Amino acid sequence: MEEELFKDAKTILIVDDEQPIRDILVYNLKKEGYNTIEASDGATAVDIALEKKPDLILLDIMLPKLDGLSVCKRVKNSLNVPIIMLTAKDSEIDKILGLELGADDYITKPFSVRELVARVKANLRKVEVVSNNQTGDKKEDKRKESKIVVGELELDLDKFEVKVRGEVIDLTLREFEVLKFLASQPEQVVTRETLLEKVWGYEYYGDIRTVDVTVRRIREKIEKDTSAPKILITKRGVGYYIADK
Amino acid sequence: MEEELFKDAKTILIVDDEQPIRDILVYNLKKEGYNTIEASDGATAVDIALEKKPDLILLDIMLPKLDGLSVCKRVKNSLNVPIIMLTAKDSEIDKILGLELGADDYITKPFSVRELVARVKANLRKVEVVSNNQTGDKKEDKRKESKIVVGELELDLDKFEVKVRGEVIDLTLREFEVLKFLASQPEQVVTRETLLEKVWGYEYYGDIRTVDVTVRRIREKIEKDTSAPKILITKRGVGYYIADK
DNA sequence: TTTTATAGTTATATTTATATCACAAATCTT
DNA sequence: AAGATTTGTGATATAAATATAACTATAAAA
Repeated sequence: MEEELFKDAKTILIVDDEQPIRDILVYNLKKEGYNTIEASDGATAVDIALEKKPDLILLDIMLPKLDGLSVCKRVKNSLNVPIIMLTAKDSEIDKILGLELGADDYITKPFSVRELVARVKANLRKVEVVSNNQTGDKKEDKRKESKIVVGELELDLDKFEVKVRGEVIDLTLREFEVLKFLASQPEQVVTRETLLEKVWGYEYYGDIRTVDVTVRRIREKIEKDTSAPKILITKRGVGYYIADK
Repeated sequence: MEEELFKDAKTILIVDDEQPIRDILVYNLKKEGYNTIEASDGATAVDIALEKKPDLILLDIMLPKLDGLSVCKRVKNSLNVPIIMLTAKDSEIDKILGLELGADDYITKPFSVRELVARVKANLRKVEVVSNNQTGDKKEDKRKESKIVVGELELDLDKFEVKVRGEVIDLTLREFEVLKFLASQPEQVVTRETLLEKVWGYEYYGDIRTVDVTVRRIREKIEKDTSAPKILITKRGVGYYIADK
């Protein structure tokens, strides 16, 4: 890989388990004049990062061996390198922001190459600026709403806990995420496709009926009468929504 | 989500010399609501692409007359259309990326149909994102008009809900779409043919009187006196329209 | 390891929407 | 007014969408 490292070019470490994605990133970043190194799993990524000390890291969250969040934490622990997280699901964004990982930026898939390159440049620039003026960059307020209350529903996003009519209900993670997505925009009808993309992730190629089944399981837990749902409602021909009252 | 508002379907050009493969692709993409055109050799593919300007191209590498790589290059030269390369061998991947073809994505055979469809969607979406950002990278500019108000009618496009004189009316999806189409251009008389094309879809071969029946069912729900409609009016010999009042 | 929980898939049942048709009513033409 | 044309209406068969149940694979826990 050492064959054509440009002299002054910045080096970017690309971490993703999917070869096509890596290829596209490599191709486009090279075209922009950057050097690239690749890793396809989390453990390797940490090793390479510590050894090669890249100028920036593009880091997918879903990784074999060691997930992106852990990689981020470990690397940030010993290196001061900008990290841009790549994520396919909305629910992962919360993790990036919620846990204090120190990730500098994130970008959701599918991303346009143009946008990604722009972010890379911006983050590299930030480093230069910071190293020039040591004024501790003001931390952005990443406090997010930690509770959602809609009608008889009450979601505690920190505790991953749901209450219906005051009573604690035990949902699985997947069920919780679906309910959360719907409850965060009550009365808004959401298609199965949107749910698949936002909750399961755009890289998920599963059956769309999976959504129905998950909805049914949620209903069994939160509705009094499953055959006449009052909270999680079907909009026939479109999708599902949470009733406001 | 926006997947099939008024069915202005995207067109996909499928280029492969093997008929069975084309058939499978056509069948599945049609099922997803896309239009398809086919080409079985490279030279034809270029011609068709330039003439029909498809929204996306699925392009096999191994082709008679003109190979996929050359097709890609030529098309990209004059059109800004996403191209997904289909390849049977890993070794071909290098070619796709190595040459400056500008292919957007590739997928190796044998591929799952689900995955391919998902890739198609993702790549089409990417285009939309980019063309939205073309302006000035406005954040949530996609806030579309979510309400239509005409006279006593009130359509909430997010909730798929209709109110008449303040009261919520329960419409089926088909009824809602007809009403929405009419209400989005009040006082404008719309022919049955136009409604069939825009709401039912241009590929619909059904009876034109179907429109009448749907209109009638809408009237039953929104008009005080069905025999003297005040909202959804018939223009005899032409079609229907929504009175502005 | 065995056991248990979770999630995805598939097949079938059930519910709901809607296209079509036949005829009635209204409107237009001459 | 008679006939022709267009639109309205009710019934019904069919198609489509959704719910449900059962099964399977996989991951997590014990």
